[in-house]
Amino acid sequence: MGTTQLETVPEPKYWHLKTVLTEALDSEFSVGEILPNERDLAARFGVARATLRQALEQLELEGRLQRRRGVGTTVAPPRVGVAVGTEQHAWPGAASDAWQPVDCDQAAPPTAVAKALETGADEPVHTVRRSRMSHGQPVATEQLYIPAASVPDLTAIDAPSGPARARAVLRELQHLTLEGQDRAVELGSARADDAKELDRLPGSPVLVVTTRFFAAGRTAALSVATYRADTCRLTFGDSPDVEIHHDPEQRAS
Amino acid sequence: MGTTQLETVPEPKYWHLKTVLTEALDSEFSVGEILPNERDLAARFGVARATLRQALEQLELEGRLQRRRGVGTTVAPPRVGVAVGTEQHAWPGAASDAWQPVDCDQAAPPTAVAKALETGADEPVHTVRRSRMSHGQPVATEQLYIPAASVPDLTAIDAPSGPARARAVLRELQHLTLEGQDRAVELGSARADDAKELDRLPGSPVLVVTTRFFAAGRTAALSVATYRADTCRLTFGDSPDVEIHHDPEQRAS
DNA sequence: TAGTGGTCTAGACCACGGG
DNA sequence: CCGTGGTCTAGACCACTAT
Repeated sequence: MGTTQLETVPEPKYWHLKTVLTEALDSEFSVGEILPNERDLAARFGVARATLRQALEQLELEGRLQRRRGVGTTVAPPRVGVAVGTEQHAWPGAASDAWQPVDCDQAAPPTAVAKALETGADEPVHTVRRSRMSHGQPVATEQLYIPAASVPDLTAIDAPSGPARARAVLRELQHLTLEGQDRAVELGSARADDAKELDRLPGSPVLVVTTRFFAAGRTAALSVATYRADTCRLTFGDSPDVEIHHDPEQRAS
Repeated sequence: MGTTQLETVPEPKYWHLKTVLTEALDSEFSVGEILPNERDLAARFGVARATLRQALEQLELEGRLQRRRGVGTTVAPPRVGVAVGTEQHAWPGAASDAWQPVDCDQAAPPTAVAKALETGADEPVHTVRRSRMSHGQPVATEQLYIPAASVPDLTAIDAPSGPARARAVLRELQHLTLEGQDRAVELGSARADDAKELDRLPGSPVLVVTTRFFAAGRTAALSVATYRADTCRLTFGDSPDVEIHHDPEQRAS
């Protein structure tokens, strides 16, 4: 009764491979250890390299492996918890919010961003780029869109672009009263520039966190942050130290 | 200067294909429309089917396409915003929290769950399975782990399993005073059972939301929710109606 | 039964990283 | 330079869905 599925269906090879490899990773390998190369592994399991790669891709997606061209495949450490929701109700750039200003310029935003900011499609906004590190590794990049109206007192005290400019814009932002904020998380694939900064290939899976900041009845700033999906676990509470998950098919009945 | 990259690197075919297809989707197709089959598309673009598939996979990951075996590839509607963080500080099962109880039994949880609940590894806990719908489609499944200590007054009023039992357990939970909660989001791949319920293939990318509920100084319940990554955008604020994102490489400089 | 996407193979060549 | 993972090909067969 219930879901008594005898599964006459033959399990795909890559799926079974993934299970086997997962168990091997749990028992016979330690973090940082490098695996045999793909050609050897494929031969050892008696499958084509493409099939072996399908299994490795999934394991990398799940954060169990790390593959680097020209180097090899290594066992990844557990995902690092990255706090996203702690500094509730604080402007980006407040105190030290784990982000590091990288650059800033003034340009017309993508149409979707312009819509969210309720600015004209061609009206230039301040675009701050920031990056976030964890354990010495880059884990996220961010584009912060700030309409000129949100930083009215910004003067030409600094260069029109560069990190100094970024800091100046963020400093001005603090003068506004933050009335609320709004977050969304979705899966995306890394653009070429983000990928380069995250030390990944273009198209790598990323978690995209979109945050809207409200002030004076408007959307005063919009942040689009791109986190490496393979290495990050986004935490929204107070304790970024949990580690649930990672159990292959642990459910029978 | 800065990042003046002339890119002597030849762009991978599948990446270029993805760009072309994205533009085609934006301009020439409407939601729900079915694309030519993979063999025809591959021929039309002069690439092998495997290469074409690599592009389609990415587009599906980004929620632009929906592929179904035996049917075809269709243009997906924009991702649906799914509220995850609104009902702050409420027990699962309170009022109507968008989740529908499916089943419940009492079994020893996976070790990682047992650790988070601070129960013995072999101590059975109530395991409630719930599912969540949106626009008539299943978007998430959940496993709720509730230690027996959290529902001390639970009697044998109902069957030891089944939806009725699930509701009884959730009802008992409300009697506790919720002291706080804790959330994390990470990328995962669908287990076979979850995949079946979400109408996806095993291994499909999913967003795993882990929530800990605190009461009486302990972790009184633990929820592991699995959302379809292709169709869902998880929202944590009050307005699930934003739509940022979706712009191919809209950054030159 | 016909047509779709999903899996798999056995090759080939390329881009990158490190000696 | 060599060895690694990344890309690509041209096939084959299978599982599923609709008719």
